[in-house]
Amino acid sequence: MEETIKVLVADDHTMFVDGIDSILKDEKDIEVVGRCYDGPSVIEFLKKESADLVLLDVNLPEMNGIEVCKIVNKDFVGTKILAISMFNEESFVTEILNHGAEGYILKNTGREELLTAIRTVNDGKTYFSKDVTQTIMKSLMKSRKASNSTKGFIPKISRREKEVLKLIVEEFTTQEIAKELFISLKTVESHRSSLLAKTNARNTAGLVRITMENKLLD
Amino acid sequence: MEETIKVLVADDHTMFVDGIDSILKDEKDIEVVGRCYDGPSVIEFLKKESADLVLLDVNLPEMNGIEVCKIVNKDFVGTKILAISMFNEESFVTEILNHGAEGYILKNTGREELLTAIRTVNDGKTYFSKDVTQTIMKSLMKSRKASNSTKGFIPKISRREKEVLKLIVEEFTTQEIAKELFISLKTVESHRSSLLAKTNARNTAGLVRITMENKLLD
DNA sequence: ATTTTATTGGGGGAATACCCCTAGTTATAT
DNA sequence: ATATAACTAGGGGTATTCCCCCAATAAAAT
Repeated sequence: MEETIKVLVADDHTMFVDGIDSILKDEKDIEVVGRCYDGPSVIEFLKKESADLVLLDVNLPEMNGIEVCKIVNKDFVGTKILAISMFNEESFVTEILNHGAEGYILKNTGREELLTAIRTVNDGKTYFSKDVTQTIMKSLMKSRKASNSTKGFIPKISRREKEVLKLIVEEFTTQEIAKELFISLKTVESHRSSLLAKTNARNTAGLVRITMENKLLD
Repeated sequence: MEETIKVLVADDHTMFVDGIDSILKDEKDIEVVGRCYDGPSVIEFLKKESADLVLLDVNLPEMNGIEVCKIVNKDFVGTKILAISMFNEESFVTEILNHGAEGYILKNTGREELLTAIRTVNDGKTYFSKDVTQTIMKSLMKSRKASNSTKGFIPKISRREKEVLKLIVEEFTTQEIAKELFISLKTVESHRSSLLAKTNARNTAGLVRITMENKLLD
């Protein structure tokens, strides 16, 4: 390949974009064709001009990296995605890779590794930082464990149950909940049982803890 | 001031350091004298060479920015601190400012603002990004509200009460707690009342919620 | 030295939560 | 169309929590 790799940099941190810029400008085979500071801008840019590769921050304002990734993969087939993030977090890594990113590197990646990553992904291969590879391995191990062990998994909580649960957490008693929701005391008790069963809690204390830990009310 | 400002850059994200470097190298009055990728290195560097200003990432590995800030202020009086972070989080901002940082800027700060911040802090003044100023204001408002209103304030929970509380959150019943701690059922009930009173909760559900919200068990 | 707080424990009772069972009606999904 | 899940509700009983009252001893703070 004698042509230059056209790179679009998408990150809301100005300094960061400047840093990448200064690294890439010395490379003859790489050309930064644009800079975006939020998700929608990436899409707008690609509608007008083409790019071979998007250096995409996972955490973008307006529209996050995962959303951007989906759209780019659907509407701009020729454009590859190299995800880039501060965080070596399992959830980020797995999600964006499942949505079509070809590589994932961390922001503490050095100059040489960045260049390698860009060239590798542009060649149609995948590239992960060493740390990221480890994270991916870990998450694979976990998902096997989690599917085997019962703990951690919480069945879907219905709309009505969620209403009851919200009031429980707000210190309403069963009687008060019944009045608030215009239903029988027995019905509320019924919902409470279901909640205990679904969360695998022994009592209200556990129910509330699990609710908070798993953010069931969001 | 005709002398150059000697800047030490401390951030574990290589690209970031490169970015800052490339911005500062064009400035005649600013010279990057060192780069550090973790907390202890900053201290080591300052023991050997001097610096006028440390561009210090709040979230550093090994030893975080706040710790570094404390030490620099105590042992290297001539060296100013300009804190720099991804996050415009109240807790970070207030804490590092309370430990002697002269300025706080975000990583989405542009080239011009970075230069202004460095020169301002080097002149012995303080510098905050616009967004950071707002955050500081908000936190001041909050602290007034919190101290005025009764809600939110939780009296100190004793050692024994904390033990009981921990077991409550772990779904132990009063009987089980009594056995676990080798005390009477009545004593546990007594502790439970105190906990409800101190947290101002109506029942166990509220007690657990407040415990989690305020991280009373940490 | 004296007050306050923590820790311990009790009697008795009312309110609440939890458990077992069943069961009709209504959405929702396959 | 026909399961599947959700929402509703009851009877009856036990377990647990929460409330009032009280009080001794030990530790910590003023």
